[in-house]
Amino acid sequence: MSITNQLKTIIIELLTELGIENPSVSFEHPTELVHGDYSTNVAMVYAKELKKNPRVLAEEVKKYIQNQKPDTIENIEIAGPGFINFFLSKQFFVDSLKHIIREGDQFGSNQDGAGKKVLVEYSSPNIAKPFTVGHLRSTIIGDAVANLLAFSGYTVIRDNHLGDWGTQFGKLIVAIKKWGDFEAIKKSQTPIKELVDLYVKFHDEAEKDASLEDEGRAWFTKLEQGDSDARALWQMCVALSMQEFDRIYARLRVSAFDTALGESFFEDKMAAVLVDVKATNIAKESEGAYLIFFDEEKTKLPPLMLTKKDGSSLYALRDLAADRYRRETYGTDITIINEVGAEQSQYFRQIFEAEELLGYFPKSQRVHIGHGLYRFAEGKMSTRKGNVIWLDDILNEAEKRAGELNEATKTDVALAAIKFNDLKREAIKDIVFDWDEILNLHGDTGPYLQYAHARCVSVLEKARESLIEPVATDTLQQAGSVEKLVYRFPEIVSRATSEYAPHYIATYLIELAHAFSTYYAETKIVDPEDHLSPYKVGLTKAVKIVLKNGLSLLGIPTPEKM
RNA sequence: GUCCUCGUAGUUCAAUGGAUAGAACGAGGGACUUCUAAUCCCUAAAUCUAGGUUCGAUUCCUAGCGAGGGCACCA
Repeated sequence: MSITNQLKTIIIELLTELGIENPSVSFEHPTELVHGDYSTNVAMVYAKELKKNPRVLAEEVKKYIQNQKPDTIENIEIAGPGFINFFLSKQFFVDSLKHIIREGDQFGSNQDGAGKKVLVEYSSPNIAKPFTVGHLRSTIIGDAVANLLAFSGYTVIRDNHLGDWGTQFGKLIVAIKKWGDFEAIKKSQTPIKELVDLYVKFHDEAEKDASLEDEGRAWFTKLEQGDSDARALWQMCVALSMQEFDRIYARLRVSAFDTALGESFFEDKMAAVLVDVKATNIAKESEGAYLIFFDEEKTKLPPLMLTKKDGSSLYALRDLAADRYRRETYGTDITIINEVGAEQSQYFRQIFEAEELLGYFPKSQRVHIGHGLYRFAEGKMSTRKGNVIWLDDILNEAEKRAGELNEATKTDVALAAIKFNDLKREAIKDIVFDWDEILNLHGDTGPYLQYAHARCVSVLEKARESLIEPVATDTLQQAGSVEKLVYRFPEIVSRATSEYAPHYIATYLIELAHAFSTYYAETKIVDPEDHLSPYKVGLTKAVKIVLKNGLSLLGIPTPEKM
């Protein structure tokens, strides 16, 4: 039985004795370590009902617990308005270090997701468009979320939902035909940039000549109807883009996708959705287009358009087809997570509502992780306007800055800087693009964590040379902040996973690394006579394991030397 | 207009309804004959406004203000 459950049982026993029916008792880690390892607010919660001063009640609870002598509790303090603070025993911390070392790279993992399937759709770049900082967010966050789920025992399907279909291709085809050179693009060193230039030109020209938009839509309709000219151009774009994506994913060192089906894959699967929709009677025609109408009172959702007045498909119809396909392929019990920009949150509520109405998935099996956008201080980035930042440029710049410090690990450091800058904050928030912020190597950053990890490795190397087994012993005088933080890693993992929020891992790792750096600066792990303290080596080993496991979950490499 | 999200030190971010709101960057001061200074220590510095719920509100509710986003043929 866990310590908190043990304490809970004891406290409930007392409160029941005092006349409280079904008391609820909860524990938390106090914000500050000096307030103890666990704390409960029961005395404040029930003081009024029992007509007692909360501090007096707290004292009663304290005495009651002390009479039972729970062995992992070393001390109990009453503090503030009536908090009961628990301090864990030295033995607990020593045992937890041993446990961490024993578990190694499995420490923090759990089986909460055993037997459960989850599909995570993320990255999802668009064919013939730049892979920019925008896609970077989905890729990094999605990868981290998938890592977390896998670490918690879920069967995870990593799904890259490529944007290879839609009116944008009609527009691109128009641009290639009007201003482009098919053969020249194919031979170009940077074919994607050429295509993007054409796409930008299209929108410039369309401002002057609105008929271009209609022309673009018409070409998409032809593409969808199988026009051979349109198909050939489209296939060229897909092939060129796929090469580009493979190169970028390798550079980002994200886990491989299990499946990468383009939207076009669902082309022949949309009719079935329309049949389902018609059977449920939730959609109707309006001005030639076909839309699902939701209960406005209840859902506050606007209608969702499935097909245009010319009969061609829209994003929503293709998404429904994709989820229908996933249901058939992976089973009705799968949970589907879409890591897509927050600007689509209303759209996803529409999709979830529709899928529930259609009987595809209950809302409980559909999750949208929305992320804010990278934006400039002056405004939004836009592919159409051409004011974007290419991912390659960021990686190049990051490697340049990291290389000034250490040539050997510069790609590792560059990735850490970029990924951590993204993962340390709540996904939903926008990020104002700032070179100095993103590529910072000091402070609360990925490189700082890597450095802390490398220092641990260095100490352990020394320990190995001296033939001292890095095992914790019971020479601990008093538990410090490092001990009080390392054992909590599994709780953090659990929370980050259930809330799909990798930033909990990020902020925790910073806290731990900072505690360790302070410890490192203040303590001689090797004493002046060059004797290694087995306990300190064991502690270092535990910290190293947690940093490594945590950074791996975030998709950040952990070089051993820096 | 309507719906959604976000408002925390100068800046960028934290804070399962708890205690003295925690970091980092920047500013000022200090620590390198180092188990790796990509580090550590000290100082100054913040919850948009007004109500409400609560023993207790940055957190929940209502209204307002501010920023961003969605709302019929983009994805």
